[in-house]
Amino acid sequence: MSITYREVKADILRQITCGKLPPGSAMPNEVDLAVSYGCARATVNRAMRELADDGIIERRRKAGTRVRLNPIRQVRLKIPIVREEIEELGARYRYALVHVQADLAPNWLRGRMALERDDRVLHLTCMHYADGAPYQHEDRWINLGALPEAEQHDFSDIGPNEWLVSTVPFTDAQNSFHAVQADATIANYLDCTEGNALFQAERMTWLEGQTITFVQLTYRRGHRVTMQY
Amino acid sequence: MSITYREVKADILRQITCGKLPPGSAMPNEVDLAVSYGCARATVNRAMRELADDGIIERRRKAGTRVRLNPIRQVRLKIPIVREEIEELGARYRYALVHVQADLAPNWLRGRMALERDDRVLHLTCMHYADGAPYQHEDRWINLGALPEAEQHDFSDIGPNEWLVSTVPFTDAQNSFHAVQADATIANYLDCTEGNALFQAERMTWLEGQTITFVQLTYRRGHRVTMQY
DNA sequence: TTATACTTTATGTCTATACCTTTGACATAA
DNA sequence: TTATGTCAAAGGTATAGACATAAAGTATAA
Repeated sequence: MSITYREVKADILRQITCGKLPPGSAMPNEVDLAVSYGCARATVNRAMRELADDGIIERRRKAGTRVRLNPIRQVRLKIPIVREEIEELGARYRYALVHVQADLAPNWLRGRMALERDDRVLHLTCMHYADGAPYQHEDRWINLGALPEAEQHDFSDIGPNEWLVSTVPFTDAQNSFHAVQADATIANYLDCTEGNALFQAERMTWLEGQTITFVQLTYRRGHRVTMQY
Repeated sequence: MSITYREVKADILRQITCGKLPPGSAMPNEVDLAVSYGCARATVNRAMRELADDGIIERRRKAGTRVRLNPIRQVRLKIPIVREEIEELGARYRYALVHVQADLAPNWLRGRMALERDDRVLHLTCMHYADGAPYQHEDRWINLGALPEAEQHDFSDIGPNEWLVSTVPFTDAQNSFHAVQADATIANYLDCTEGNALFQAERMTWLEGQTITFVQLTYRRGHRVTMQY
């Protein structure tokens, strides 16, 4: 068996980490590398493409390939479904629908979701528990103009998140993470003290330009989002 | 010109989003797809490989390819260097070294960094400003056993983060995000009120099994980390 | 001097073919 | 019934060769 693209990739990476290919240095072109590794250019190409994808090297046609000065450090962050997140912790998941109401979108939301004055939204408030203890508070708005069937749907057994991912096949999304201070309401739901620092995720999703949903997910005290690479 | 792997990918994605290929459904095999698109199998393979990589479909040898029931939603999160982060905001960057001290690792850190009883660490405290206003507080420990040259280095002009990325390649890193309440010291540095909720990132990096550095980055009030997909 | 066109070169991608590897399914033996 | 063995299907990857495309560099024209 001949050399694999994984071996080529690993070898190049080793040369970079051990300093043989310092940051900023130009690398041989694909043809030369293929000759020196004794493999086809496509094999080298795949190895190099993945390295470029990982932010380790930088490739430009005609100019060639060089090791990035400041390698782009990037991680893949999996956006989980709460139930799966809790079950992966080995805890029992429980869901509770706190409140549902369909109404005209409030002003602040109209702006964020780019809605018209008379657009209606479904406002849902839910709680997610891990082994009986509050885990996440979900405050969600669904654009009824884009997803009218949401109004008829019964969210008392499965959460809107799970319903949405299985109903609306694929969307664009924007996520953001930040810290908030617990107000009296949230403190009550999440069983913490008013003023506690809580981790909050906000997510807005679109389907072909149309805003589908906006959600604020507030986590229990001490929650961490962890990533490896 | 014949069909590209991008077109194949886009077409398959379109069929998934429009419901023609519902979640859980099996897809034709690569050979058949190649015939129907009138292209080589390698072209279909690349399109499918990327879709699998994006978490849209699931592939298994012999069993074939199917559309994932719950598509894995994932984002790429770029871990920026503070200076670049601030300059991309269009603000002027300023760095200040607050404190440096080399000493034995405190107990709590020994545990986290997996150090021995007599290992020494370099403790650095720095501030990063955007247009003169506090932006990020950096509290960093560098393992002097792994990186003795850090002790001699002068961090008064460039921050340890930038020095590290250009000096030590690393092989593994762990990142985590969470919310903290500002204590009196941090509140002072970040010009906020004690008790305010602040966004904090923690990062630990290793080089071939050896812990290099552990850092806590505390951001100014209201900081958000945003991701698209 | 400056703008434009051309040449060259490295990467990007496709084709067609081949062999490897994994694994579901079925058959067979204990 | 249960463990084990075998086969075949599907994806995984390698190869050689070809052409496409972007862009740095050079030559040429205004």
